[in-house]
Amino acid sequence: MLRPSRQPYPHDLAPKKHPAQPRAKATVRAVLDATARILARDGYDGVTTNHVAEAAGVSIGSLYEYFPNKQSIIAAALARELRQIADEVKGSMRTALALPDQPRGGIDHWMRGMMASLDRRSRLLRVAMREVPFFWDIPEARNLSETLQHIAQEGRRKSERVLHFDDPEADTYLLMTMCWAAILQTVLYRPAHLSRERLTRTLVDMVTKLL
Amino acid sequence: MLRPSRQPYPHDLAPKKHPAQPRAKATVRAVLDATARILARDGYDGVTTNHVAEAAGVSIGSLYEYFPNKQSIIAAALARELRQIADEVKGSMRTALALPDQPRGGIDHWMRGMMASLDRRSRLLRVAMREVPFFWDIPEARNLSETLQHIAQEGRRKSERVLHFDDPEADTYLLMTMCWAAILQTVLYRPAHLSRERLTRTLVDMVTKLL
DNA sequence: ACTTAATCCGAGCAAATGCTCAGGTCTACT
DNA sequence: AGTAGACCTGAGCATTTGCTCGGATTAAGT
Repeated sequence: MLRPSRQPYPHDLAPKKHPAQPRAKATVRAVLDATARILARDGYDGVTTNHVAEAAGVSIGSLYEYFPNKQSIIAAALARELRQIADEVKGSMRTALALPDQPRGGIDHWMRGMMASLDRRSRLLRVAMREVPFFWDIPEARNLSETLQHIAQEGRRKSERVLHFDDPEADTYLLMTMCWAAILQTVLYRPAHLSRERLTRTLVDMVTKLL
Repeated sequence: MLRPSRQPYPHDLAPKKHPAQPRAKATVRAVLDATARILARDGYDGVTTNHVAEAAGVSIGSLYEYFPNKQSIIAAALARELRQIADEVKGSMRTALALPDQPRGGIDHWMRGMMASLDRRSRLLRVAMREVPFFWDIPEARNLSETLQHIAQEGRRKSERVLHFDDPEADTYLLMTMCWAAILQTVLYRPAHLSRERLTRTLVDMVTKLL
């Protein structure tokens, strides 16, 4: 495989040029769609530029009109998906806070919202997090973690609940991390022993008990 | 890059031949050492067979005397490390159960043991879990998860504690998963906000409170 | 109509990399 | 000493793949 440099990962993940005309926008969209599809189906090494171009129905030359290299194509495809997840998670937090039966009902609603959002993209996310070497260099990936933290902190303040330990901020961070990790674990890696429903209920129980 | 088949990942991760003579054992050891070193330093794509052979001080031909392909070399190197981690974690569980001040003291000791074991290999593990596509096809990787579960279940029984929810088995699984995930998160991905010590204490607090 | 820029095309180059193979060297055993 | 087999060597093949580049085509502006 041709590597552009000796550096392990390129920091050149940004697109190259903005598509101006509608024709060009359609091209870029087709490329990102194809990339996401191939990535989910064939894994990281299954993504070759020629293959992507063919699947998108455009020529190789067109890819490199808008992206400086292969990594930036994959990064753009993932970034788009991650932005959607962040929006969906924010949305379910908003409705969760408006619910009666706080905090239990809110937590329940939010958990299910997050799981649904991840579940819809489980194959893609699994590959992204397990195989894409520069995944955490994608700004949207870092953002998602931060966003989750912000939402959690905000939720804690609004619901006027505190964990029963020392530092509410650190406790919330940790609890959020743990919940997120548990959800990822079950949604992405599908353990045989534990059903989705059972996980959700237990998780809600735990968090409620700790609040 | 030459891929042996269209299948996403090879199940051909097993070594090919056992080294019989001491000279050969040294060769294999040198190969595994070099592989782990390069993997940790340069990432998955930095591992090339020629490079590994050179770094190990043996010729390419010798690699393929004992391993059928590149993946099996990486798998063997990681398997060796994972076996050590499993042993260390088991060890710290044994001493943890012998401690006074249960369950708090035991949990504290065990947590610290796990973190130390992971910390010693953090770079390698980070690459392994983030980039190696067949990581979870390595039997030792699956085993480690199972081992953790077994140890946790055993610890729960021995300490005669139960979580306060429905099904002790599922609750323990979930709690173990969450703790493990939180530890991995902090050891491997080094969040700036939260110190190692603070995480450990809070984690022990939480688990103690839930028991 | 003319110009300029945006967009698209795709054959093919340059480089990397997994792995083979024909033959050499060392060890164990009779 | 002789032999079988374990072990090692490394030049080079076969293949893959990221990406360039010269030029065609289409759209926008005047």
